[in-house]
Amino acid sequence: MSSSDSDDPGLTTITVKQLQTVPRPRFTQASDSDSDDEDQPLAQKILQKRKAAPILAPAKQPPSALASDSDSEDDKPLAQRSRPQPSKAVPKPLPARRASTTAAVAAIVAATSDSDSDDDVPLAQKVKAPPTKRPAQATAPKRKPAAHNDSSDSDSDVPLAKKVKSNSNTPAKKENGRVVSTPGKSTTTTSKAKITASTSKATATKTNGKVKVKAESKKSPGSDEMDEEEEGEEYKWWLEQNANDTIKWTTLAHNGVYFPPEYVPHKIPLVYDNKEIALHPEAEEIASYYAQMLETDHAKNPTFVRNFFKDFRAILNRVQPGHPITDFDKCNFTRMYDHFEKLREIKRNMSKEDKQKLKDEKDAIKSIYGFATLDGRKENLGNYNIEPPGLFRGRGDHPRTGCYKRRVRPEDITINIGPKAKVPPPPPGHRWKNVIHDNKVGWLAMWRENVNDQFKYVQFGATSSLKGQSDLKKFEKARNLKGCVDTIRRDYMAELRDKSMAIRQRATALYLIDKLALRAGNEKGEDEADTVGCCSLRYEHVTLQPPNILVFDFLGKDSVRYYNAVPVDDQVFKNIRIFKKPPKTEGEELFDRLTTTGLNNHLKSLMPGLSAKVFRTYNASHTLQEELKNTPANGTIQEKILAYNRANRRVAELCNHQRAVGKAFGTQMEKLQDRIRALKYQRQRMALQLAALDPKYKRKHPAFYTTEGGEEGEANLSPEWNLAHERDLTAKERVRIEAKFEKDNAERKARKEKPLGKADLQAKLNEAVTRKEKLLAKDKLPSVKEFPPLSERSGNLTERLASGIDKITDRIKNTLLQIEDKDENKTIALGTSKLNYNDPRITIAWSKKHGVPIEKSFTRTLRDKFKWAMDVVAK
DNA sequence: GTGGATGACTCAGAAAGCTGGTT
DNA sequence: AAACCAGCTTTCTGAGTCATCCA
Repeated sequence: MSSSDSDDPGLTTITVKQLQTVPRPRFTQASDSDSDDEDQPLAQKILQKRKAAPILAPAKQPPSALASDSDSEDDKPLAQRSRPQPSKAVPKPLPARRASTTAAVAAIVAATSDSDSDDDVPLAQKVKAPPTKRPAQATAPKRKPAAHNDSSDSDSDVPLAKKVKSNSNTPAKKENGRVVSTPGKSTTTTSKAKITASTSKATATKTNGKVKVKAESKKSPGSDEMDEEEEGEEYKWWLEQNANDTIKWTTLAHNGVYFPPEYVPHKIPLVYDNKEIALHPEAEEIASYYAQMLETDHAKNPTFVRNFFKDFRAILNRVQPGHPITDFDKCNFTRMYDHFEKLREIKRNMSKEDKQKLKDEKDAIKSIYGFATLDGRKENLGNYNIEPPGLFRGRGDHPRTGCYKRRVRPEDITINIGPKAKVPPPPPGHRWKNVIHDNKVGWLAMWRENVNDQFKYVQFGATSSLKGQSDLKKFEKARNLKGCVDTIRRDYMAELRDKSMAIRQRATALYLIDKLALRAGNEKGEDEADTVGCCSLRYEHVTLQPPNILVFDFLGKDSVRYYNAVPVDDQVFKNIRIFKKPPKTEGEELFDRLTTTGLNNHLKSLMPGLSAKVFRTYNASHTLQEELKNTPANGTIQEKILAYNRANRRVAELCNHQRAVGKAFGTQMEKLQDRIRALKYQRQRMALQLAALDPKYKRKHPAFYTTEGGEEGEANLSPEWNLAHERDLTAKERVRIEAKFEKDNAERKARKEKPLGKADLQAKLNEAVTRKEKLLAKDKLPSVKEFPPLSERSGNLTERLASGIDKITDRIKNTLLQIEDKDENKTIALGTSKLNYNDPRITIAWSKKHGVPIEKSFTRTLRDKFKWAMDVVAK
């Protein structure tokens, strides 16, 4: 790697505009002074140690796939062993049917009869209709709130925490310094004053940008209208200097949010104690949510069932007093399940036209609700659909999993919009909870979900300038960290021996965050799943393995297991031993003197804007960059992509990004293995044939003639398998011949010709399969001469066979590689790191350098999201 | 200055949906 | 050539992080 500068697009601290003159990374300069591999980021080192063999081996030989994996582990030092099956602690739910989908299908099925009537209405209009059309919604909502909160029946639409605030009837008031106007009035005098003040400030900074592309100047700056469609020049926000990022917008207009369709009762009874019980629609709805999940792991989770049943009963008690349902085990949901299964089936088998229609409708909805106008530019939103009701699918052993997640109504929703923009009308008969004009936040609508009282937002999408800016900021911060990480590391290494326990803990935690890319680890409540990050690690999560190995085993975010045995600095090892000293015991915090706030406050003093998560971004991006240096400069595109994916995988491993092993993984793998066997069998037959023609060949390629040649040779071929395979081939051949015969005859019939008789078919079969079949019936393989893979007529048979064998050998190699790749990817999810941690500029620069089209590494959406990076690297 | 509550945003894996190659 | 399916992409929403406010 000679061209040092171009190798380093991602992690050097520079401003965007200076990009052409990339200074040498600071940490490489530092390398002279420091001992051994001090200059390498810790995470990098550990990764190399963990996975040393495959990645760093200079040899270009194809890794001997499966052989290397399991058996050889024992002689590796502990730290190099791959993690033992990092199984998820949580059972994976099977594909679940979603309420909204099936309801939609039901609606379609129901509507098919009268659907013709409004065919001439333009789509967009049709789409707007639903809110108006919904009969149930026009009247005041009858449905009572979440059953899990028994006390909330009375005024349930107001989340408890907010009640005090929102009860006020004053036309406009300040909430936390935020301007608020009551629904109905879109602007108020107070808010106007406030907004204009901030507006002028913001426009001042923006106009400095100057580079701002035409689109902006086309319209009057204050216009909040949504009508202008500017597809022309796009807005390159990254060319502007962005002084103020606390102001998120100066004008903001949007059409509000889209509500899921109302529940359509199906009137299928619940079978309770073998008797049918007709359910009130409200009870039926929640029962249906459960029924649809019957075949998932959720439905087998006791907490889930308990929570669901409690909420189900609460609703029953209210709407259907005197019902007999008391025992979950006597409930039989299968009839409902079957019903939804049927709907799914119908949806699957929908005609192409109907599917298209559905899609068009969805697109039309998106065209209305999927975009907002931000400072005069149309930008797309992330989520504009209000979450449909259902059962809360908490992950891991979330104590509230299975609770009824209530339908969100306009009365729950706060709209945030520009003061001059038209407030989107709530569905008829409804009102928004609130309308505010807060330009310091980026959301357009907000509500609180009833199960955990959490905030939910409608926000701009990942491709928007707003998100793009903060993305760029994030990666710039990681670059900044690169500039001072050496100092920070020296600091915390020294502090590992500090007299103060608090400082010692802080340094130790920071060491782990830096080295292992752990998350910060905030405290969590009783009513959440028990998962931890660095600061919240407990006694039992780390065990000591002298002399210096720490074994981590805990559930992290999303209850994903983190298991890792790592050699650490001696002082770190000592410290952990101290932190675990009795009387401390299981259940107690390892870092009892440390909080994430404390840690982050300290980090702020080391570098502006620094927080724990920045280390994760930095180490991930840096790992990517380093691993990409293993790209074979003269390799094919395919090989380079492989190298890229491998680097990507290293990052995912570092960050412990996991995924569930697919249901079909085992069978898919077996299929691939079979494919290899079939190829090897074919190769062996050809080799035998060739040996008969050219005895020298056998001496040159002994591996093809034995079952003991390892992966290269014909290992894992057995007489039994060969026989079964040959039978399979023969049976397929027979079917093929018979099918062709039928087809030919059908054609003849169509042409009014005389069809061929049975004798013709028999003759064909005799020629191709009958003899083989007879042999196989006697457990004998057909002799090689009866397996001529190549026509004798076409040239020199010896040569043809030899080249045919070579081709098969290549295919075997490729399949082997495919297996290896698949196996390595079994539990690793690459997407998250690509989307959130890898500085896109690294990938883009790599693409350019190696002549790999960017489409190979970035999908359409990724390219959209990272437009800023593509533009910047291009220069 | 500490510690808890609040709020807004990023990050996360599962599931749905799509696509393109195979049979 | 329709049906299938595996792998990839997108959508969905739950689960984190972290700044800020306030007592």
